[in-house]
Amino acid sequence: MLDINLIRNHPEFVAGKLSHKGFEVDFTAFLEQDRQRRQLIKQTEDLKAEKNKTSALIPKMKKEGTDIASVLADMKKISDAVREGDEQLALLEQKQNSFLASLPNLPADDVPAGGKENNQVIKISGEKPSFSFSPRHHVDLVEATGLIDYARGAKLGGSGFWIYTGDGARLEWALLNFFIAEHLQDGYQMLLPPHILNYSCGYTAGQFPKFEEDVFQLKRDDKESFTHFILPTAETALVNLHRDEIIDTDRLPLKYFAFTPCYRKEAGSYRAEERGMIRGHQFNKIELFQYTEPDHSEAALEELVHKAANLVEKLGLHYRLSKLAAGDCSAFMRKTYDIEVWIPSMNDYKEVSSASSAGDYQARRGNIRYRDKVTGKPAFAHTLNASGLATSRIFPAIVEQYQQEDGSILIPEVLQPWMGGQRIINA
RNA sequence: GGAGAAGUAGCGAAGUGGCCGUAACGCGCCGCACUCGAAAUGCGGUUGUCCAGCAAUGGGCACGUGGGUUCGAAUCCCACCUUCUCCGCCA
Repeated sequence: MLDINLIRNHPEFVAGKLSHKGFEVDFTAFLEQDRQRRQLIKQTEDLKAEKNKTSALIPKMKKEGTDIASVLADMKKISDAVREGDEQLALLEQKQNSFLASLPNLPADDVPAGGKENNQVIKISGEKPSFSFSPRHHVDLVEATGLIDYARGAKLGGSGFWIYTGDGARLEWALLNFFIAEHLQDGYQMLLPPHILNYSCGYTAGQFPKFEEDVFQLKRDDKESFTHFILPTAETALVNLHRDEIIDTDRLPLKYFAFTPCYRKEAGSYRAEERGMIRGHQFNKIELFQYTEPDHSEAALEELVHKAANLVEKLGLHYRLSKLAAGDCSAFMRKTYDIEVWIPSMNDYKEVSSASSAGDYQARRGNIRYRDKVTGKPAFAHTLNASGLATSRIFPAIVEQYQQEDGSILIPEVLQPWMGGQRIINA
């Protein structure tokens, strides 16, 4: 949610920033309606003030034995007028809110305008592995070594699901353990949230109402619309932790991380070159999250990016770090860095972590505040998130980048302690 | 799944149709006084949001949420949410 005052005072500025995301909007009609709405508020509130004044007099008049029949009749009229005004206002407000809720976040000043093609590569870490043999696709490798059972995964859940088996399950678990240990060491608090969330959670995160179709919806009994959904990322849970709260400023920044599977419908987005586990309906992810004061969010984003990149680096994987152009950021983010790991078989980099600052956009939607130390007044906090990390692309990257000529796979050193010292997955 | 109880400020809690929502009382917190200092005590302060206004200020709204009854609702009625207790079932 954007600050309505910013739109009132600088509509061209806001429209300009939004156009950097490829979102064209004209605020003229909106602002006119806003003026009308406020005028109506004034009118209705004046009526209410009159009503309150008279209402206070009635018991006194009663006591004095004054005939109040005419007063009561007047009150009835005022009440009706108030009700009519309130009804109109509710309608206007609903219209206004759904318009405001549909606006994306403004990109930060240092975010380049335009789409994907304007993403800026900031850093490339390591080098593309070169093989003295012809490297195999991770799907071939994991099936040959029995790490993943795609066929039975599809039997159980359908296409887009797989089963980690044997060393594959252990490798997956080792990754998660490695991430968790790192985040604990950095002072982040670990959470295991519910995987089923109510509608408000999706709204606060910015996913609803626009992306309702992307999640698995749960209908309750005979209800027509869905009230709950299965979370598409732990971010959706984490951003709602402090919804409708005023956070004790001394506790900021709040640093959390959570492990959850992520459940996504991703309807129609499956592509042939993404066979395997690049894009599934369920994947595991550790999500990092911070609540900060506005002054500290820039530094917090850098910290999150650094943490995520550090994990990939410690795994010894070749990756690149990019700052996304405005149009490639999520609608509700003001700035996003992507960490993409090299997948040899795809001859491409695939996202393993997206580190973003939402600024106060999510905080406005979820009414997440802290008390400003200078003014003593509540103010909107900033929220930031980063994957740390999603395993579904790290896993294939490890398998492909660490594959040996005989089809065996070396286990990255940092994971070995989490696999009982095992160093290699044999062909 | 069944039965019952409850939701009021940071916390506890009073209020059962108008004299009660900057909401009694208690705790906490902040300031001041007393003190060498502290404790104790005393005095004062301590919700959020919206509208108008440069401001001072004035006004509206909020007693879990949403409706309803009424001139008037924390209070009466309906639905929903959450929590607790008991019973049943259960990993």
